[in-house]
Amino acid sequence: MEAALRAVADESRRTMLETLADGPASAGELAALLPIARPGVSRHLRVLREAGLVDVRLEAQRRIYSLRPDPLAEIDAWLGRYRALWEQRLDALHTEVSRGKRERRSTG
Amino acid sequence: MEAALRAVADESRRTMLETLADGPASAGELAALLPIARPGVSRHLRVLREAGLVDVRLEAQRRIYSLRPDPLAEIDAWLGRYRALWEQRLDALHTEVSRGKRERRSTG
DNA sequence: CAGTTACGTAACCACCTGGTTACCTCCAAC
DNA sequence: GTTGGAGGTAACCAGGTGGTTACGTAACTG
Repeated sequence: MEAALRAVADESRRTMLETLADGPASAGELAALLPIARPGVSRHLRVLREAGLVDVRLEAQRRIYSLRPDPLAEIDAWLGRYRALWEQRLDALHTEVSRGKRERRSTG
Repeated sequence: MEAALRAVADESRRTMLETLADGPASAGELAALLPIARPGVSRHLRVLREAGLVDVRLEAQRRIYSLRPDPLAEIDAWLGRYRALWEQRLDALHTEVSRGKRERRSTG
């Protein structure tokens, strides 16, 4: 999870993940989103790969990247230890509207 | 949120936060948890302060730190964009389990 | 007032990061 | 087999990070 946290701490990489959340994309498509040169993009993608946040598959000479949310789920689980701390504060504002419309399987 | 993500990407700082989740603690108490010297701890605390993750109050010559979960809630909100991606996977897993997993397949 | 405790800051150093340009391989098209 | 497009790697560099030792400062203690 350490690697995933470091990975998503970078805004360029978060931009990539956000795009990949809408579906797979090639390295070139991801590069087009960013104001940096291709080798920089390549290295960002490597960081995401090594953090387990993306999967690659080859399609002719293109690399198609897709999101792998598992490490994000780990971060979410880590946040779980603190969730009560801000939820009790939110509860003061609006009782139940915020987050848990789907029931929590960890609690139920 | 960027600052908070960078802050929690460090294991020492996560250890501090974990301790503070149980209640306020002095800088010295937090330093005792870590294998590094006090000035290093001081700087970690500064990072946490600047990320808005902790509050300080003075008590005689002690600095009492307490957790401020708001930036963690921001991270949680950011994760919300991706939550469905792993929850649907968990849903599938649950379905398969409740169906009685007649087939064994890789869980990773 | 001098001494101790608690904790921060300053200066320094090694390593990591994130950008660049130059170069390489791989695949498709001709 | 040569060309061109896609994309990764190598080498390099500036700036950030995280540790250290040395020092400064505020508050309690004698």
